[in-house]
Amino acid sequence: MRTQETVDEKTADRKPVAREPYTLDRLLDVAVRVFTERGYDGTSFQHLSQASGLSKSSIYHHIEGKEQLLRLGLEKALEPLMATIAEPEATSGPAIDRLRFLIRRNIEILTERLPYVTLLLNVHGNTATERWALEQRRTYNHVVAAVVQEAIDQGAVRSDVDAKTTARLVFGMINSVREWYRPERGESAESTNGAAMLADQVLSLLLDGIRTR
Amino acid sequence: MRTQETVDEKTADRKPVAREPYTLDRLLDVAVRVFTERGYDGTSFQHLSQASGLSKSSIYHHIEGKEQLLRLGLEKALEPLMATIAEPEATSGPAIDRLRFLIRRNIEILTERLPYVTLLLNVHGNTATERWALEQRRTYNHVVAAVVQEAIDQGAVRSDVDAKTTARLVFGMINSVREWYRPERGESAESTNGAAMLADQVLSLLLDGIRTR
DNA sequence: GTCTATATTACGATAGAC
DNA sequence: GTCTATCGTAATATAGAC
Repeated sequence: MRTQETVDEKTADRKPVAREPYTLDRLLDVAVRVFTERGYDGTSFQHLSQASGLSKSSIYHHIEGKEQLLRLGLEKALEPLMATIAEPEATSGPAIDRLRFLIRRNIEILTERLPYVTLLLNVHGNTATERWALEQRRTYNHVVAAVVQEAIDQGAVRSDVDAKTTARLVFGMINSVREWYRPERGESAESTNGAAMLADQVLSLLLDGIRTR
Repeated sequence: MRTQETVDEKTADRKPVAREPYTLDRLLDVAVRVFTERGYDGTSFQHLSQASGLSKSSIYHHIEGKEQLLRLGLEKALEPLMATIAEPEATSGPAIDRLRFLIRRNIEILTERLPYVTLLLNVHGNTATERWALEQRRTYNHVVAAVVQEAIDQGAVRSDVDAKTTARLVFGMINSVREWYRPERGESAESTNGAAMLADQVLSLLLDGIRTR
């Protein structure tokens, strides 16, 4: 019997390591979590070092600089959001159905990618990367407002509040979910019962209001 | 005729100054505006120096440090908010009326003190001052959620969404106003037509939903 | 009340050993 | 891939002249 500690057969002959080495993706997860907690500007390499267990200089082995971590994090949020407004359910059919789809999909993305979307929504515009993200958000918001306008024109949404204001308030409520929603224990992107129920409730409140009828 | 340039009679005999000297309050206004644009952590004394026209060291004549500016700014937002939940309209009468009052008053404060409330809502909790502000907000939110619960118990608000979630979503929508609302030109704390109309619209959407009936 | 000059520390980033 | 040591700069803050 070997005196060596038990190891996976497939890694038995490899040099044992104290901890799984970092990949860019794993480091990104740690970084975005800290960015979300402390804000991007409030996060230093020392914070990232403490949170990851890596030294400051080791982090540079994986990335070019702090702003790259920000960009990669923002992309993880913007990619599914921008894809949403191009999907068939968002571009054809009655406007109220398209709006329902956009709202539901937005809540899904928010809950599935909470830290990334939170990062996106807290961006200030101090760096070129942040201004790029704000530009993307502006495009997204413009599409949403247009769908609300169509829903008003088709008589499905109230006309006493203008489309832009309604769109801003609707997605303002949705995006505020980031401030308190936390995934249930054991809930992953595959099992999203809590998130689906939340989406139903938000959609219902938005469409019909909080008052009893 | 005097060769001196025309000046207000009441200041004619005073030593003329190139620019009105700063008071703590005026400096605070400038600082909070920059904090709101760049984020507190993203704002350096150099930024404050550029925005105020004062040198970095001159700023220290008025304040003890950057965190004091943050605290004073947060107080300007928290003072009226915390006063609201103690007012008679918030503590007696049908719960739905109290909720209406809280919502309307919150929007009023948000629009009247936009930079200060924005600062408050973007706080991360990195410093002791920020954690104090978060504690105050928690107290406020707790009161609001209790009023929503009473409104549900009294049958005025839907019972299919729990009170805490409803309260969070309602005030999430309200607070999102900070991200796009800008006072109209010439609109001050005394003339708030745009803000009053906005409050009506938000209240109406929240109570009855965006859908036509 | 404001300034220039400077102290001191923290930050983002790099060099080079293992 | 990770580390220690270090660089250059920008940050907060202070000293002292006017």
